[in-house]
Order: sequence, then structure tokens, then C-alpha cells
Amino acid sequence: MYRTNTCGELRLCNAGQQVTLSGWVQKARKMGGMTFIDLRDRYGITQLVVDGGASSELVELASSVGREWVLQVVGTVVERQSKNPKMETGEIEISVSEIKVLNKANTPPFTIEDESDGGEELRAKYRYLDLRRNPLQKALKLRHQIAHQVRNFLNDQNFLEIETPYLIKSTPEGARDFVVPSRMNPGQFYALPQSPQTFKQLLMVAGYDRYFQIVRCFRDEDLRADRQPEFTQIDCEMAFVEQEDVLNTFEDLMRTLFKNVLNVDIPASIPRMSWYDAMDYYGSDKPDIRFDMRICEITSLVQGFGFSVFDSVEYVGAINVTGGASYTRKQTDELTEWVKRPQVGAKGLVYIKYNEDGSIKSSIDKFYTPEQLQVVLSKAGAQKGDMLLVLCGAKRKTQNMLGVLRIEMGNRLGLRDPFNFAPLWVVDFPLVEWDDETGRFYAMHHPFTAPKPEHLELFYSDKKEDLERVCANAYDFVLNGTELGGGSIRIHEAEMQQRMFEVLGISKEDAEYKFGFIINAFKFGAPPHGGLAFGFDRICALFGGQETIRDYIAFPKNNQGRDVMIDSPSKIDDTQMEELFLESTFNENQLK
RNA sequence: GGUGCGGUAGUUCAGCUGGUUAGAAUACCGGCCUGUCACGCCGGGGGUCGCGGGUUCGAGUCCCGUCCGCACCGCCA
Repeated sequence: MYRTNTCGELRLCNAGQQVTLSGWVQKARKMGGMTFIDLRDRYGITQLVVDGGASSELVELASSVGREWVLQVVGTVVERQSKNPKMETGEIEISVSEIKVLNKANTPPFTIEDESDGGEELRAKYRYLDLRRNPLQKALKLRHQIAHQVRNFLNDQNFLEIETPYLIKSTPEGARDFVVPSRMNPGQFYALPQSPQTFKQLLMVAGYDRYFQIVRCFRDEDLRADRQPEFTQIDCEMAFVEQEDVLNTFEDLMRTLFKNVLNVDIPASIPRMSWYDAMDYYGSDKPDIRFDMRICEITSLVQGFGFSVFDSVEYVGAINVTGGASYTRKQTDELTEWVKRPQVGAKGLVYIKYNEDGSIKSSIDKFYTPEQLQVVLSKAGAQKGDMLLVLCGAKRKTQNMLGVLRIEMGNRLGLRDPFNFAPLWVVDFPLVEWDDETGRFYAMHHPFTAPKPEHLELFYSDKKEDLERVCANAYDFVLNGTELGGGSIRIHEAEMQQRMFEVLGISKEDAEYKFGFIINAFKFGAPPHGGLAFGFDRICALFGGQETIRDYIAFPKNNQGRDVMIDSPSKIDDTQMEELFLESTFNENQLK
């Protein structure tokens, strides 16, 4: 038997017991004739002691062990002479009678400690060593707990977990697909799913009216701290439901997760905000509502006074920085430089300070009287001591920049505590958005999203302006400025689905080739249905108070989509290559 | 595709307006140490300054190119 106990469980009440432990050497402290060894496994650390009373062989062996060696030890649990209150097992130690070296280890290239000395690149290369560290073990444990709670909750709600295929068909709408060549069908490719969207809808047609899956999804797009090429979704779909049913069901899921995993209570009813309000007041379709600082449009209040910068633009907006009147010239200059950075892209920044003594000081005093500025301050809700930050330009673009500035000010003012959770539903998204470059509409969500019933007339209109106004029965779950999930009520009628493809400029033939199977399925009794999917990795990161999802994935990829540990992607050998591609090349040559 | 920051000992970093033998901490190795737990003390080894080119009497330092990492923009239905 390798062990009778783990390295995290022995306490004073176990004193006197003979135990066997196995684990890794965290650290050995050699004190001449006496050696202390911290033995670690995923449950904790227990101190071993070998003192002068032991045989000389044992003393010799104990003093020779190195970091990360794997040991099996036999000994007696004893009360420590000097206890360590910082350790959970700090009241006891194991007086060792026998050590067996199960495996030696090279000195690790970085320290296996909570605060490792290793940089990200090095830790990625030795991911299996990084995973020995406490923070990562906690992260993966959190991930497991959330998955467990999700399955419990949805099982209780009568959902069935059903797997869908990974080798499917490429559908060039949306993100780029990862493709897999088919050896048995030369020249043809599978695609890895960006989501199981169409399959879960087919399951609704098949009558499995409550489906879920914790499922890997694949998107061949550039990465970020919160974006991986393969990531995990909690994918759900329900039949015979309206938007209200879906929102209520998954609000309950999120509430249960918060309660059972973090013991946090989120509001009994999660607030809802229309997409248009989110854009107008927060400059983002995923507002962080942990703090207010709403964007206030002041266009009509500042135009017509001869300040050409404002007079020449579509939109002028402001955010109110509480206590900002105390900002120095240096600080406002720095903010101006900050918004001019390419990542923000503003041309300049106007400030209006409402000083404690009631006076007003702004960067546009030359163009406006204090009375005129007072009107602006009042509209934006500024109190004495506050400062407005003003940007102008095209409406959506400026709102977007104000939204970025708002988040930055929220960070600077310490208003974004990661353990303060403010969930939000964003609803009433536009169904489609126009793209000038390609001169066509794109689905804002995806092409299976249903228009709101009250907008059906607009949906069948031929006018671009009408179509732009169509709202979808779509919704996003937003937490602290991060989109955690989204979904919609789907189209379930073949005719309406065909109209959608038409709106998107997809020809009937193309739609038939790419999506014929689902249009066809809708002709065989498709029930009304809808659902949503949560970004599982993001939920884990947010629950753990982190911005990056990498720590919550056992073996993540780097910025370039590479796994630097196994060194993938990599070339394949000629035989493999020939088997996959030679025949198709041959066929093409035959055609010429 | 773009922007910013970074790449110097096993590791994390310092290294000024270019100047002689590139430093610190930690890790590692050896010695001493019976109550340590960031143990302590003494000693030691360890460098293609990412790579290539250029400027210069002289380059870790300046210039050009390139590779790699991270963050962000574009992109992500």
C-alpha cells in the first residue's frame, strides 16, 4: 500500500498513529544530524522529521533527497515541539522510520510554490510542473465544482446531457473553422464545431425538449487572455419555451452556481437592459454595472456656440468622474494622451471641472460661458467636486470610446472589485447588422435567431432601413463587463429560415448546400424552441476572480495558438500527407 | 494585419549620456549546523546579453531586419 493517509489530513488527534504517506518533496531543510522534509500532495503538506535517533542510513538518505523527488515514507504521527500555525498540519509531524524513493527528479526550472519565480513562457513549457502549484490546483478544482453543480442543477430540471459530433460540416458564416481532412473522402473536409448549434436544434426537432452539454467548441480566430481556440461551453436548448422561460431557467442556474460554489447571493431578479440602452449609456454591449458613471449625450447642449470641434460632429457625450475636479493639469493631460492611444482612438479629450467652490474650469472656457457649462454639468448629474470627460465624433464610435474610458476610470477609481458580482441580461439585440465592406447584412447573433414577433413585418420588408430596425429574440448574460453567455429564441419554420438566409444574401442554392438539412428538418414538425450557451471557462475565471481563462484550462494554448509543451501544431510526415492529399491532387490533375 | 511592452546566469531582474573583468537575489553544488518551517553561517561553479546585419576605435546599451512571449485593436455569427 502506497499510503494510508494524504499529506493534508493528519491532525493532533492522529498523534501516535503509524502512517504511510506518499508525495513530492516540497523542500528539505538539513540541520546537520537532523532533517525536515515537507512532503506535498494535492491535499496539502505534511512535515517529516528524521532525527539523530534514526539509523545512519536513514539520516544519510533523508539528507540526500532533492526537490520534487517522489517519496513513500512510514512513520509515526507526533505532536511538534514547535508548532507552525501557518500550516494546516502544523501541529504535527511524522517521525520517520522508513523512506522509499519512488522516483528521483531533476531540479525543476522554477519553484513549485504559490508565488512561483517562473515566467509564463517557462511555466507553459513545463505545464505539468505548474499544475502541481496550489493556485492551479485550486483553479481546476473550482472548474470541477462548477461543472458538477451545472450537471446537478440541469439534471434536476429534467435536462438530458447528449453528446453531439465533433467532425461536422464547415459553415463559413461567423468565425473561421478548423478543418480536418478526410482520408476516406479525398479532397473533402470535416469542420470542428464552433458550437453544436444546429445539432441541438435538431435534437429539439427530435423531441428531446431539454438538452444540455458541457462541450468543447473550436474557433480559428486570434486569441486573447479570455479566448482560446478550443474552449468549453455549457450548451443548452429547450423546446416549447419563450424568451421569458429561458431567462428564468438560466438565471436560476447562475444563482445556484453563485450560491453553491461561492456562497454569494445575486439579485432575486437579474436586471435587464436593451442593447440600445447598453450602447447609449455604457458604450458597450456588455456593460459593467458594478458602477454607474453612465454616458450622457450632450450634443444639443454644446452645439451652436461656435466651437467648431463640437459643431461639426454627429454626437457629443460625457461621463461624470466623481471627485474628478481635484485632478491636476498633469493628470488631465495624461488622460488626454491615454484616449489618443490607437487602442482608444480619440482625437482629443475635453474636461469640465465643477470645483468645490462652485466655479467651473474647463478646457473649452474660451467657447462657453459658465452658465452654458452649468447646463451641461446638470444634465450629466455632476456635483461639486466632480469632473466631466467629454468626447465627440460619430455616434456609436464615440459612445464606444466613452465606454472604454469609463472602464478605465472605473479601474483607476477602484470601482471594479472582482469579487463584487453584478449580473445583467442584455436583451433586444438587432437581428442583423449591415457591413459596408461586403455590402450585405450579417446576423448579429447567428442566422437561426428569430426576429421578435412584433417586428415580423419589418423582417419581410425589402428596405435596408426596415431590416436594420428588426430586433431579435436574443439575449446575453453579462457579468462585470464580460459576456458570459448568450442565446436566442430560434426560427423553427422552414419558410422563415429561408427568408433569413435571403436577408443575409445567401442564395437559395448556397443555403440549400450549407443548411439544407436544417431547413428540411423544420418541415417535419419542429417545435418552437430556444436556448443559450455559457462560456464555461469564463465563468470559472470570473468565479476565481481572474481575467485570464488559461489558469482554468489544464493544457491551454499560447497567444499564437501553440501548445509549447507538446509543440503543436506541427508538420506531419510525408506518408500522412500523401495519404490525405495525393489522391485529391491527382483528381484535380485529371480534370484539367 | 496592426499597436504597445518585454527577451541579460537554471530562474526573476538591475545594468545611466556607448567605455576596460556584465552584477544582485534566488536556485544549484560543497562544508558546518538537533527544532527548522523564506532556517542560518562559510565557500564554489554558472553568461552565444534571443538571432542576423549595420554604425563606431569600442555595442548588453544606438540603428535596421528577424524570431519568440504577453497585453490590446482588428477579428471572434
